[in-house]
Amino acid sequence: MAFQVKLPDGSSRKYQEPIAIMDIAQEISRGLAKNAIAAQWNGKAVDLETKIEEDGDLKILTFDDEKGKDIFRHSSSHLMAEAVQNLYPGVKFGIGPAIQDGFYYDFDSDHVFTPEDLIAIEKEMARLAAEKSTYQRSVVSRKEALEHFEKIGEIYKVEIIRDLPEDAEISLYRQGNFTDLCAGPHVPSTDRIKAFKLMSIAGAYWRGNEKNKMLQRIYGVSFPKKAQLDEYLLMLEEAKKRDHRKLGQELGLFAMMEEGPGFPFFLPKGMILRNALENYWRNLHEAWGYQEIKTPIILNRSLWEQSGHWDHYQENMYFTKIDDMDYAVKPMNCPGAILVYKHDLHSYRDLPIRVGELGLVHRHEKSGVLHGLMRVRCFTQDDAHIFMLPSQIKDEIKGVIRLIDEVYSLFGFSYHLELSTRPEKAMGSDEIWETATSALREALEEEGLSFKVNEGDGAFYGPKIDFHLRDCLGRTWQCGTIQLDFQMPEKFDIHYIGEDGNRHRPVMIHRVAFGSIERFIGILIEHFAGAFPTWLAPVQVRLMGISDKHLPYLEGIEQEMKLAGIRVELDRRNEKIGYKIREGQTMKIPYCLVAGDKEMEGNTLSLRRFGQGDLGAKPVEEIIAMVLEEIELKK
RNA sequence: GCCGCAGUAGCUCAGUAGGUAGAGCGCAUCCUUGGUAAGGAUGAGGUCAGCGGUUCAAUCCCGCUCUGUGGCUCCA
Repeated sequence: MAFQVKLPDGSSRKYQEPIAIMDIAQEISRGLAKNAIAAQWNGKAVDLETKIEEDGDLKILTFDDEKGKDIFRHSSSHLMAEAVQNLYPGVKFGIGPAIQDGFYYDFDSDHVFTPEDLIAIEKEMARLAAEKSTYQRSVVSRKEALEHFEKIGEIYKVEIIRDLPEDAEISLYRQGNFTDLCAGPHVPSTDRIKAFKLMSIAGAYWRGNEKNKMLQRIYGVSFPKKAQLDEYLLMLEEAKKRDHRKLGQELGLFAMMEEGPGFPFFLPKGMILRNALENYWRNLHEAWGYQEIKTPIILNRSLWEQSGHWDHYQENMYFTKIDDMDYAVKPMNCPGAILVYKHDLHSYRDLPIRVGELGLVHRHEKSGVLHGLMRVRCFTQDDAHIFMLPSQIKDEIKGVIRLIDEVYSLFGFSYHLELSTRPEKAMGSDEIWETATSALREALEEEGLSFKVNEGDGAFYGPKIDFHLRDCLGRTWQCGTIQLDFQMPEKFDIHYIGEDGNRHRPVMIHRVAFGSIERFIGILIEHFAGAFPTWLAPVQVRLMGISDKHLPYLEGIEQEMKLAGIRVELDRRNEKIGYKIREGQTMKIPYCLVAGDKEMEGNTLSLRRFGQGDLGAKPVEEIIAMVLEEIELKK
């Protein structure tokens, strides 16, 4: 009967009688028992009240563990559901999982929830938490479960049960008067959930399908301690200050106008930033063996029919007529690039051919998805198409992965990778897909990169690797992408002359590094919170005098800096130095340089570097050299 | 596209139990020439998103449209 429980620290405990996990936690330390949320028993998440009666590995989960956080949040969603059930009888329940940072629950209710309701629900949650109800698990048969939920009209739960696999164990969890279909586990009792806040209400389709009914989703966050909630809310507030839409307005970078929803306007300062990025892009791609082209925005119908876009992408395209003929505004650059390839005859000796284009594309995105610069209806892809021999695939993919990594590393971005495989509706044979997918997979593995696989999420013409970056609120946006394409070369019947003198089909890669200049700028703004590195800063240096009499001195320096290629502004306003400094700081200008009598005398400038404060007087030439060094870095 | 919320001066926002509006910043003019995050005075600025309806009267109430916003779905 004796059995042994191994703990993560390598120690183990021996027991003669079955024992509840909670009691083991209690034995280890009272603190641990107090913080325990649930446990992992032989790798499986279980409740603390689970009794152990055989050898195995045990880990007590707390809020410090990712899994522990999930369980805590999931229990919170049950608590919220109970509160909603009490306050709004007749509400039907969808699902209520834990998510990144919090939880939600979907409700089907005739009552439309308002922000005031959220406060009432929070109050009810607090009351229920104080009741210290335990979360009790029970295992029932499929029949019992169906009968129970059918009886109380929980149609969504019934649907879920019907879709569970035949052999699935069906468990219910009950706390207070609320019983939910749930695999668990949960925290031991409701009073564990000490701090929570309901954040927002949103519509969400049942089971994520837009053909289904839209339910009302309430989002919340929860923590074991009030201080953690406060810290989270503060962090959120800070994050919102980095929002690129807010900073874009404050720093005068770009604007959205009612006259063109989803079509961003770049203001002079934003254009400087954009051009700096594009210059960097051009130099980088030249170094990596790319040639640059520019193809038209409007091309005729037959091209789009040939590419398949006319049939497969029409709802996202804009159209126009010229001389009574149909034309489309390009949603992608590839057909243009292929026409460029076809324009000349190519030898196998010329491959790979890498053709880049900063291509402006227009796509009709649904109105509800537009989001600042992150999701727009016209954007510039830093596109490139690589035409190559089948034998060059893996090396080319590796090259692109390295190039994109070089770009993201320059800005200090961390990213995650996703490999998307064959979708249901795909063109081409399974064999081609297999070859293409494994080429991508092997390239990733040989580069030593970890990635997530998205089964069935590839483009209709080929599998892809996506690079995802985070915004200030942790939402991820796809930026870079590498897509293999065996279809377009077929459709456009492109070829190269092989060693044997015959025509052969090249393989094609579509790839972007920034993704879109617009989205990338959005990410950049949030990443740097508007305080760009000097080489990107719209204004690199602002000169300011203590009084008007120092203006002539500064004009000379302004001229000198301009000639040196520095983006410099002279603040000529009749204001005190504190006022000018303040504005220089709020505009996050890297170098604010002040001149007064002292500086004029010594041919110096007093330097204030953004983020470092007043650094004192330095010779003008020294400062110019400093600035130039930062600029040259990426020119 | 769908569900919720919002739209007042260039910007950030207040406001009216329905009687055509106010602050701060910014801008202009004047005073001030001041050493590192806001010196002072005066002034200009609004079809209260648009269109309809109710009303003696609508920025306010109702409807529709547009735009933004948080999500869902969809995608760089």
